[in-house]
Amino acid sequence: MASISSVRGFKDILPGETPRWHHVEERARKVFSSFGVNEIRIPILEKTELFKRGIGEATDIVEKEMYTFLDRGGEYLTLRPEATASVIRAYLEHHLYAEEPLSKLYTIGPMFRRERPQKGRFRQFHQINVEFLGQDDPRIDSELIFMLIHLLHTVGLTDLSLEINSLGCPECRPAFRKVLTSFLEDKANTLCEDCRRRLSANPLRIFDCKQKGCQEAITEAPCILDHICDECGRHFKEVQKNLNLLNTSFTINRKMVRGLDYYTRTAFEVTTNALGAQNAVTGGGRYDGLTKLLGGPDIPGIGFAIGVERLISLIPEEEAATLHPDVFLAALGSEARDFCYRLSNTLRLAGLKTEMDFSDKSLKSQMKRAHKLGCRFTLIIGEKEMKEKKAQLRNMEGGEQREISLASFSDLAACFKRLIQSPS
RNA sequence: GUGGGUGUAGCUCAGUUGGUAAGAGUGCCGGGUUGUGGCCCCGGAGGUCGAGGGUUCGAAUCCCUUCACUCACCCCA
Repeated sequence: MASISSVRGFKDILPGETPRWHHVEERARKVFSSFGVNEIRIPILEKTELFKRGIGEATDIVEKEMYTFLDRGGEYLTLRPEATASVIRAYLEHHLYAEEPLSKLYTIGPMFRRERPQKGRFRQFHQINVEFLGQDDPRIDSELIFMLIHLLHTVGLTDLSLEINSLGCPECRPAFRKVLTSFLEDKANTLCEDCRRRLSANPLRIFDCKQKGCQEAITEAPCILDHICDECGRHFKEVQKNLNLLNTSFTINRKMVRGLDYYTRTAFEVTTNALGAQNAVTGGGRYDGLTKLLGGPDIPGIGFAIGVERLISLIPEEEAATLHPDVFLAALGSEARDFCYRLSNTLRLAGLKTEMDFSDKSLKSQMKRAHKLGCRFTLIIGEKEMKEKKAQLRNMEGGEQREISLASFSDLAACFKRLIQSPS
């Protein structure tokens, strides 16, 4: 029988990697609690309609990357390709906007997009999502970005660059779009095939294209920053002022546009050069029209998504500590093994990380095992020790060994706790 | 969806113009110490050379097909 492998683009997170995941998630939760951001847990499956409306019918995600299927009830369901639409859905469905003027929410979990996998891109990947809903004060934007940068520093990242831009609003973007389209139409023959298609579908996206001809066409193209309305311009200036106030350095990337339809005004991205072609660790922006689009009242919002796999691949090795057992019990003879079997599980109840070997192996091989596991102490109990109610306690770091009395289990647990806490 | 690269031991890889080369290192198990880890030495287990077909007296090696992995494009976290 051929063995079954995992689904393409779906990765196992192995025991050697989970400490890094814990590290990231724990730090994130701690930072969020300082900033008053509360966790919300949302389903992985939603009605397909939610993403079609929320993300945009014409986006690549909706057009060709969603895992969608027909449920037995005759309804189309989709494995979520992103979290924001779901969070907004929950926010509206449970009327959270009626409870507080500002809801600060985070969620951590898997997303699904059926893309071709490559470095830093998977079909199931994980995101840390944060959404601030209820207000459009530019101080909200800057605080969210400030928190994001703080979080990235906290998990150990350096050498990041923050880029921001403003994408305008429904008042000013359509006008800019016309200006841009008419400018690019003259250069259509220098654009790549994809961008010629974008010309009518979503001309802003041409800014993202890496093709030479398109890049050249874009360098002289009008910038959205020069065409946003006064209100958007003031908002963007305030965001910058506040970032400076919070000592958060940034660069303005006049060509940054984001791929999802719902973004308005502030857009931002954090990139690194250590990730290959998929260099965005995190990205986000304001989406003031989204709640209305999803059938709710008109409530402004802003959020970001961190790619956890990409983030973890950037964490320095030493940040992810591995867990070594405190003590290994090496038993010789069946009587000693029974004794150690009871003792090991008693010590564990007392909170000591304890290991032993059940097979009838030589002391030498048990010692090797203890060493391999990185145990700090080994307690050696053989037939002789059982008779004399004593045991050999060996410190695996220095190798010194002494005899201790096999008193009650609780005494032993207390003894080990003292030893473990003492500096080596 | 499109292109490039790679598939040999658990892992990292070597295999000379097709001709006793199925190999190394590492890891695993055991021994050198009848009850003591690390360093060293010795031994052992482990592979239908991704799969299928073809050429040939003979294929890990050449050809075709297929699958997987990987990188890049598209797009995004």
